[in-house]
Amino acid sequence: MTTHEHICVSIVPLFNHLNSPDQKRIKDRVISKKYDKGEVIFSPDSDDQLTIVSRGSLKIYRLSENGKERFLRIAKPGDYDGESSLFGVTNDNMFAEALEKTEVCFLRQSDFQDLLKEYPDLSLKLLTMNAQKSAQTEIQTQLLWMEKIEQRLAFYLSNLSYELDLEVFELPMQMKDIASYLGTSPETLSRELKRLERAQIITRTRRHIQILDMDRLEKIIEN
Amino acid sequence: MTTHEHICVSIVPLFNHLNSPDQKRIKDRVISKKYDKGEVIFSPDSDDQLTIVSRGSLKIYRLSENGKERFLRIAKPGDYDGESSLFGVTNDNMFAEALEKTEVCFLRQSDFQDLLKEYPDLSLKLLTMNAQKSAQTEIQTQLLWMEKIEQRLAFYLSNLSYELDLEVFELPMQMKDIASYLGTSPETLSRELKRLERAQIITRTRRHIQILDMDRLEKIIEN
DNA sequence: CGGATTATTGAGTAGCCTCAAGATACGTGG
DNA sequence: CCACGTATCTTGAGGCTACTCAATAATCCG
Repeated sequence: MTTHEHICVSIVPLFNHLNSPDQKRIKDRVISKKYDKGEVIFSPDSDDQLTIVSRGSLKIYRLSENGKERFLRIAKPGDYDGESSLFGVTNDNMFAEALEKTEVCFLRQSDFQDLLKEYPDLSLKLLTMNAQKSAQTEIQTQLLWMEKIEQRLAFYLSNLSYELDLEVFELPMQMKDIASYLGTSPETLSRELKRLERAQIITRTRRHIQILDMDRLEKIIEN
Repeated sequence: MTTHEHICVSIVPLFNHLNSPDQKRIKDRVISKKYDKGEVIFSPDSDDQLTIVSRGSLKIYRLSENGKERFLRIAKPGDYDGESSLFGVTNDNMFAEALEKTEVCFLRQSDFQDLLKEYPDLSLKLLTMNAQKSAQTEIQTQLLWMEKIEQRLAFYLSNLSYELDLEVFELPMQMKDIASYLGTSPETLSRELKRLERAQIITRTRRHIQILDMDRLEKIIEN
């Protein structure tokens, strides 16, 4: 079954700007694998390789010193990870787990290095994508700098609304994962959401959120 | 005075691997400036440009929502910043300030873009340096995930010691900056240091630190 | 040497975590 | 498709960490 490898290379922003013969050369070096929900795609023990999501989604997280799961982000089709190990940075303690049936492509470190030399444009593309990725990381770091959980939640909701360009939306993950992402406990998250509801800043039914008063929500961010 | 521009390009890891004629071409596009202690080198209002430190040092920081200064890192000769704006990521709220008499080189965004196309090796070098830089960011993010300040401090000291390969060293910045870097207040930092001293894990005289018991220090990190 | 910044120490308080128990939702198999 | 078991979410109570404010001590720097 080489068809999956084809899909992978042609789908992914990192490669899809190349012409067909060039894509073909890359396909030859790529390995495609399928995972079921809950399976671990990579861990610190895994070999260093570039991991690209072609279908489904991954949860990327770390385990903190005391063993707690620290949610980092969700990787969707086209997203990748593991490129930093190419450049001498060890993947200290990153984990990836399938959130659903997911298809992933792997590219060996050395193969990837060869490709970068062969296709200089690839470097530029990678630089661009890295910049975007670190902008994402940036947002999470900004979250952590906020000492009050109320602020973090307001920032998170405001960001979601901005990205989706909607004032009504569904939370993209479970409360416990959002809590982990915000660096807090599910209990506190639950309470803070209640507080925003009581203050008539949002309404919520399960994961369904409506922002009633964006102005006040953004005032909370500024403390 | 074009001599400074020469120094800048030949000193900096990003360019110093190029041969002389190539370096010459870059020199022509580079602008060098000197700053005194306390002067602001760039702010969110500045034009997007690559900023390279050739002499002295910069303090890179953000202002948080509530107006507090959030220390990010010190940039030493050879370090650079502002490359992400090249790739569509806006430099939302980064500031740089000279910590001493400092010399800095600027390279316009468009010029840099041209250079990257002319010298593909530059992209690879930049990818490598970016990876190192994000490893640094990584360490700070790891810090912020630790909820106890005691843990953060232990991690910070342990890291310093590891990087310097010494158990006796000088803290590289003022207490207030360390506090900001660790995401805490100077008061708490002072108290936590005292605590480590009383527990005979470290000794301290001013900025001079000696680690007495690395084992216990690292146990603190794990909570 | 003297003014200004930075560091320490103390006291009081607010926010958030933990633990525990109950309620709700999810998903799996009969 | 419904029922049951399990995981997730909510709500409450209590305790502790680290923040703020304030005052003194120590340092830096011209």
